[in-house]
Amino acid sequence: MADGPDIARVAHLIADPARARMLTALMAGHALTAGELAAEAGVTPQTASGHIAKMVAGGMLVGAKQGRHRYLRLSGPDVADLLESLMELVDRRGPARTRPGPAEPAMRTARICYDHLAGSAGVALHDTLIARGLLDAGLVVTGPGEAAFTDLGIDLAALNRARRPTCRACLDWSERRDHLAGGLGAALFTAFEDRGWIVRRPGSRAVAIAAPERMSPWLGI
Amino acid sequence: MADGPDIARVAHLIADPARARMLTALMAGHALTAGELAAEAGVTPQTASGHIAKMVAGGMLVGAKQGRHRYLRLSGPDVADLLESLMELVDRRGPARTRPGPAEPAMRTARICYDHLAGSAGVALHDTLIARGLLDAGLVVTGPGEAAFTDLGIDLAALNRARRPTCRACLDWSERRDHLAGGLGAALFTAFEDRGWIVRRPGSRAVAIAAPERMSPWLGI
DNA sequence: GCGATGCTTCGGCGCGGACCGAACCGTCGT
DNA sequence: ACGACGGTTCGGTCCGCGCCGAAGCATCGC
Repeated sequence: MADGPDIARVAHLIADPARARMLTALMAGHALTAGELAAEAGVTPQTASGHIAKMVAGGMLVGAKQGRHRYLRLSGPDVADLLESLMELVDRRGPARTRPGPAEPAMRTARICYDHLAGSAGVALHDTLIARGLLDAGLVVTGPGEAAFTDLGIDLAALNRARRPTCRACLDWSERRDHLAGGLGAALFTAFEDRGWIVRRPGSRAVAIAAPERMSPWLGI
Repeated sequence: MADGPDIARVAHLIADPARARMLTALMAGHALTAGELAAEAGVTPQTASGHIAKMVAGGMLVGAKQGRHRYLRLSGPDVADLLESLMELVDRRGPARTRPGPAEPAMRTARICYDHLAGSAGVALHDTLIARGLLDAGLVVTGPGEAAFTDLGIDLAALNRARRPTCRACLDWSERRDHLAGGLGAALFTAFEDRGWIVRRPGSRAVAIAAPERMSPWLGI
């Protein structure tokens, strides 16, 4: 038999507080060095090194050596999805969970979820795309949508060829409503970021709207 | 700070092999007694009792006392979703994973994933619903779909009012293609089961097609 | 009432693993 | 060449927790 324990092995990798802190830090989508991960987790570099080795062996992290640094990132969107589901479940059922509330208002308005926009801005983007008819109710790209996304420099054909679904709804952690994930979600995020319309706050998953007048047609505000 | 360790707490519940076996057993959608879970996990009743207490406290399981038995089930579809994501990730990246192969052929053709149909039959259902135009490509119920589902005694309005998404694509574990989850996926499964067209194999997640001639319009075979 | 059955609590054993200090290896700067 | 710095490996300590045997409560059947 033994059909089970593999999922336990993966869960075990997330089950340690230090490793969990590293993984949530990597949810910001940036690669981090081993030392930064150690600081993020609040452990010494030796300890962090052991944790990292385990997560790489388990296929959750991939590392790239660059000079004397070693940059690490989540191995793919599926890992990020798993972590997001976990956060969602914790948020809904967590017993003594400290409500995010206004504690981190920046995280409520706009945050990055691995590689796409989340928070209330993410929900606004999702709703506006549908309201403007760029996506239909089932998150399928429409004719006008095709034109608008191509105009942003997004290669829809390439997205459709990829294994990753182009459009995926992702239930938002703070807003408890859908926002847009998937390949298109990621492509839109990088398009906005490349143009400087939104910028990441360093050392956090929060995102700032740098050019509200340019973003307004996309967020409906 | 301390933003992390909550997800570690939940992951820790899945990280133990015995608990993981219990959870996968409950993925069949049936409530099981504490003793059955102990047998499924391969541990003594006392040990199982401790595990169960932890998982109930953690909000993953809910229990209902009935006479001298205690029936336990997953606390909701979100827990099942989390477990399914975990299995998917394990399957894709798992190192020494024993391929399911023809070992359990019944599990390949039709199996239940918490409360809806999966396996190749689940994929066939998904594809046929779209091919017959009951769902569009974005998994939105069409006019003909509304009629057909209502004909099966499914209350679409109620599904749409529910918090749970009506249609959700779930990447299949064995087929690696989408099948239909969400409220409609669950409703279709119970409709087919109530009519006796499909039956669950006792003690397994496998499902048998009892009335192929009735299921054929739904599976396209 | 009685014993049988299902489940839980308690106590104690033993393994796994998280952690750090110290030492070691590579790479970058000067 | 040398030292500084990032990262890893090695040993040893210690706590957590998974496990079971035995005993304690409930509920069912007779």
